[in-house]
Amino acid sequence: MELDRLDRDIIGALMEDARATYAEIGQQVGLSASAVKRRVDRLREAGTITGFSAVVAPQALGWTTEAYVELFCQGKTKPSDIALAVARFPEVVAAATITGEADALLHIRATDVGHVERVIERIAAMPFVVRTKSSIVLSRLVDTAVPTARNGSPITG
Amino acid sequence: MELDRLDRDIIGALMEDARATYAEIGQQVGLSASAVKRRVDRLREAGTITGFSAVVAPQALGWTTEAYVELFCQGKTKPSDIALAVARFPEVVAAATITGEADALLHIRATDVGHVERVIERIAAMPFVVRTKSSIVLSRLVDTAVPTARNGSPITG
DNA sequence: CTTGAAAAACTGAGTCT
DNA sequence: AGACTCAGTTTTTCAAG
Repeated sequence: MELDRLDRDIIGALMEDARATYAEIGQQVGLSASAVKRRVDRLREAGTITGFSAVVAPQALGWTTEAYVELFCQGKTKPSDIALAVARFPEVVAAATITGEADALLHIRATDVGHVERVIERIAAMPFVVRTKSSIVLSRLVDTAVPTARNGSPITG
Repeated sequence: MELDRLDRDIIGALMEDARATYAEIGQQVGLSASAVKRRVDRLREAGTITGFSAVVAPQALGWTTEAYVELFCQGKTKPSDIALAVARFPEVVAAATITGEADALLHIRATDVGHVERVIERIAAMPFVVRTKSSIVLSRLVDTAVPTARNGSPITG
């Protein structure tokens, strides 16, 4: 899908405040409320905008501890096997297969270090997992979803 | 801040659709629109809800490549030094100090592998960085912000 | 893309439990 | 204290230009 400057500005505005009115967004980008709504509808339809979400402080909900866990798997383990297995843990908030020694990297949120430990134990017990290597997060330095919010477009036309 | 079941339900509803009307949320949780608004205002005031954001597909904006980079720093490097340094790169979407061999872990989003490489080069060139260890993401398996959306409360009262 | 009007939603004040 | 009702105002959401 093609995005022009207006689309990018609208997306930027909605990333900063997803509950802004169409009129407000229109003022920021120089469009009428109706025109903004039509573009937002189109962006949602096209899948560029997946949805709108409240941004909550995980600590406020009790998720005070984070960890990253490298997963070393048996030779013929498929990414889809890993995906299915780790998706069952609500504590696994992100997972990806990666290059390098490890096969996958998991991002875990838990209530405390003991909780992290129990989750890792259960993950390590899965049949295709050979071993794990965990790092507990000491302090979070940066946390954004997508660069756009700060930087505009990656393709600096 | 104390959160009761109603607050948690409202947060859940807003995480699923941050543009839902107060009346809609009220129907889901069994409250009037006004009562919902008052609680949402309170949750925002308390900092439990930080804001509302559009969820965009990074690929649609051109950020098609991800990498994780472990940072090994000089002995007396402070977390705040790392934070300041990496915050200048829009490509660094997450960063944390961690336990283990590495001092910090960065999550990078870029337009392509070449872009990742250039960013890592610039990060590696920073004075306090001794060496880096990068993993390119092959495929993303799981990606959520906070467990709550799927699991309810971490403290199963 | 804009305008304009009808329908829906927001939001504050007052009232009740 | 917290939730409900009600009414004025704003916003959304169409159609037509």
